[in-house]
Amino acid sequence: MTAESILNLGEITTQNSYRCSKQRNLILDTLVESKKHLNAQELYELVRKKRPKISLGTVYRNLNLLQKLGLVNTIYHHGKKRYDGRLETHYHILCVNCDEMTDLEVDGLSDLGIQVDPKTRFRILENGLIFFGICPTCHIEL
Amino acid sequence: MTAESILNLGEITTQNSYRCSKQRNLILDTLVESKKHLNAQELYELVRKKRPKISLGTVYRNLNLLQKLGLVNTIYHHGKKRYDGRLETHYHILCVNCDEMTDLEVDGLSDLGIQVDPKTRFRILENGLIFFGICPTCHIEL
DNA sequence: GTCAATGCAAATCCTTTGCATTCGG
DNA sequence: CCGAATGCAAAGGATTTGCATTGAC
Repeated sequence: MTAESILNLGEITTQNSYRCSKQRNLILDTLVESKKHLNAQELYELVRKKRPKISLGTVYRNLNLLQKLGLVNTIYHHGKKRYDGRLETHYHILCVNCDEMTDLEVDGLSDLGIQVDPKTRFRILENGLIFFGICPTCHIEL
Repeated sequence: MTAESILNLGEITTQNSYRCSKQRNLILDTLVESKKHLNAQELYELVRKKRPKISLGTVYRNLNLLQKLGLVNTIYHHGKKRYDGRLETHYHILCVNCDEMTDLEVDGLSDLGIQVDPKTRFRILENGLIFFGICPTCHIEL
């Protein structure tokens, strides 16, 4: 998995005349492997364990570039950016109790655009859908 | 409509032992009448036309309170807060060309929670759905 | 060698907050 | 009158940016 993403990043950066720096590589790898929705600060703290001299600015700059290259997705959590290294279409749920954001696997929502399209004169490109609810863990605790 | 919202605000603030100040009133009224999704700065500039001494801090403080009282909704636009004085359930579309956010009237989406619920162990409370597309005006221009 | 990327710190943008004063009920 | 709300300015948090130096190709 690590090797894959390194390969992937190398190709894509070269194609776009960017470079595949150690930092950029590490940032992407760490995000993907975390399987979480980290903000820049959290990712910075993880990455720093392997490369203590890295700066927060570098993390921000790289996340912006990786987003532009389509290698990570940005999601907002209370108006703050978080990053998602998972690229397949999926949705998120925010637990209103513990505030954790989790991936949600749902079929049959990919035609949302189709549902909407005929009713408006908008050309729908994609949708951002976030659910608010109570996660299984908090169910039990409440 | 103005009278309505004043009445409404008066009742609700009293019930919650808040007060119905001239500023609070004006802020709510101006937002509702604009029928737009304004950010605090934009609303501040509108409100200042009628009450030049009002401060931006007051606009922020009141928007937060009005949100808590359920009289306005907060929506995020590129991670920044915008406020919506329309309270009925509706969705928004963000035009990726002109960046305008517009209300979207769609039936048959209110059962989104029901679609999702059986597939997960989450208890869905509500959803935040935003569409990204191209608005009729930009269609023509492109 | 060239130009992109880094580390660092300062700057920016949006939003919140502290405080003395004013106003609503 | 009492406590909530205001205006003002300063502070706060997240993100971006300028610049000299380093590193990738």
